[in-house]
Amino acid sequence: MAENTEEKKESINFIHQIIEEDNKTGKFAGKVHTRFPPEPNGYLHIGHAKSICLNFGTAKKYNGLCNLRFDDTNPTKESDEYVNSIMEDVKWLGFDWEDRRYHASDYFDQLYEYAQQLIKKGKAYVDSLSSEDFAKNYKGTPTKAGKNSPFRDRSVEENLDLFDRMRKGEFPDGAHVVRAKIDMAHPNMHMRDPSMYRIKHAHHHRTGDKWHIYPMYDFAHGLSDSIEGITHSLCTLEFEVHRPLYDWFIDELGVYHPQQIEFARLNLNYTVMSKRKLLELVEEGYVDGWNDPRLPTISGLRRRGYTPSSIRTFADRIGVAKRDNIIDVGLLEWSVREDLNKIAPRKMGVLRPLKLIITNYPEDKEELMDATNNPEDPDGGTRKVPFSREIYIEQSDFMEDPPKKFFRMGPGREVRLKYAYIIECVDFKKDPATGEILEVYCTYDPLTKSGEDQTGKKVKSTLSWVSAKHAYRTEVRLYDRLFNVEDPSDVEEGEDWKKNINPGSLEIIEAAALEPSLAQAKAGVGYQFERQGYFTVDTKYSTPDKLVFNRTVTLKDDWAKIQQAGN
RNA sequence: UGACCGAUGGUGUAACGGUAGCACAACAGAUUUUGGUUCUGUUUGUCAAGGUUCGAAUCCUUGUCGGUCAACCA
Repeated sequence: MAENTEEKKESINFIHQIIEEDNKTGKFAGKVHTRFPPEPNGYLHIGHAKSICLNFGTAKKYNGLCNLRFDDTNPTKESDEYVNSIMEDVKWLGFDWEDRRYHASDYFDQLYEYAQQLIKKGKAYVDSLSSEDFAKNYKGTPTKAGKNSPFRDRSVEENLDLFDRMRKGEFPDGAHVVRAKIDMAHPNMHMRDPSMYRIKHAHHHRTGDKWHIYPMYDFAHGLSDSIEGITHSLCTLEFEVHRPLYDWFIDELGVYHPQQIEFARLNLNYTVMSKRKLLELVEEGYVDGWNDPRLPTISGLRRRGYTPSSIRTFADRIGVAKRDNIIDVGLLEWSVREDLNKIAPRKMGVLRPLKLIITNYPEDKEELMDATNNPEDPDGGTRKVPFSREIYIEQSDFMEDPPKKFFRMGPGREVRLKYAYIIECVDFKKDPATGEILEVYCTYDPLTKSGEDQTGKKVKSTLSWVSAKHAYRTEVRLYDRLFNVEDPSDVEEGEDWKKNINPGSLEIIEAAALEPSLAQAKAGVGYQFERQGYFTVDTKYSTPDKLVFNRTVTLKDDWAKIQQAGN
């Protein structure tokens, strides 16, 4: 056998390389078990989608499992609302955690025991310094060593007693904290006696009022991975400096040791991704809720018309590495076009209608034209579209004085109406005051009917159209990027990043003219309005008698590029 | 003046000491009853300086630039 029969070796990311190496050496006995560990304190965004695809995708690729685990260690910020939205989003993206939905709060008893063990070992202590005092006078700075808390050498008995009374709720918030006893001079700030438990008299959305103390993320997270038997804990770069701490807890406790691997988080231009900024946009009303179609949230992308498949493709294309990156939002748009092009039913829709009257077409005549549902799908079939004397075309498809490169309609020009006839422009009506074109008059050539044309006539352009009297007049919403600049957060000291918001990011068209069949459009389906873009039924503002359409993304537009180049 | 991480075309991402490849973008052309799709072609890159080697994007040294870290947040 020739071994070099074009066996293209698949290029794999550095995490999969590590996994394959581990599988070779038997480090985890060939097992791969990952997890997606969100905090239920906000909605998921496209950056989370990268992590979800990585974790679930990796498990699938290596015949392993992936858990969904909520890191719910801060009851004052977390809620079931977020738990539910996160589950909905993960499911919608196409992933399944089966029966492995866990919560860090499931492990609170175990974690409490672990903390007791560390205290008994002399590796943890109860500190009674206030957080401000500790930060200001003991923690030190990255370039300056810290110093020991005066409570650092409390006896094991006293520590255990205090910890127990913390648990029982005997102290007010902030009175004490449990710290790991590591090294106040450590060059890694996270190793300078980090806190493990704090007092919080707060109701937890799952454990109720059972606890008056809650573990810190840094204490809970790595140990939760350990408890779940995670082999490869994939997380973002900023946790790299936390890894020595997670390892310290695990090694001091002598428990199972997962391997943490850090990768660079996703950054997208022309948008913001931080939970804080997203929250600000939502709460201050700059956008229409967490699922505003302009937001990079999963729910926003869903409402906008993005498909799960397109987001998975996107995650695949951007890759996984350790260097900082800013992905061009154009790649996300490419991903959804690529998907929708293959599956979206074609329709005709005129966004900004301009009436066109075919003067030699009988007043009361109507024809049903055969239209292809999807040229990319041989089995897609055809449909009938009504045609009549008065139709709408796109305003931008007519120019009174067209330049040479403009192929569409103009005085004296001939174009084809898709699925119908070749027409010639004989006249037009203009508002003398505004210069606005009001109506266009044409004649048609009956011998050029689509599918029956024997004339051999050639035209440079084909226009989409909608019969005026049959049109489904309804609302269409056009979206543009939410920000005018690539990096909205990059503002001068004291300036508000929200000044970069694009005031034209939402354009509402009250009465577009759509092909009548669109009145029966179904939610969740992406339609292509030919020569315009992909549109989907909005799930928030549509009513049975008035559907509202969202534009997911425009089609690629070479003419727009030519126009721009001309300016 | 601390610790850790990173640096490959415009943007991402491969190449694991042996011809710098792929995707997106851009540009040119072909096809097209969507200025869409598809197809063909083209342009553009190893942060810098030394060193090791027959041979360096890859190994070593130094430098430069960028990121992360000082919550009783995650």
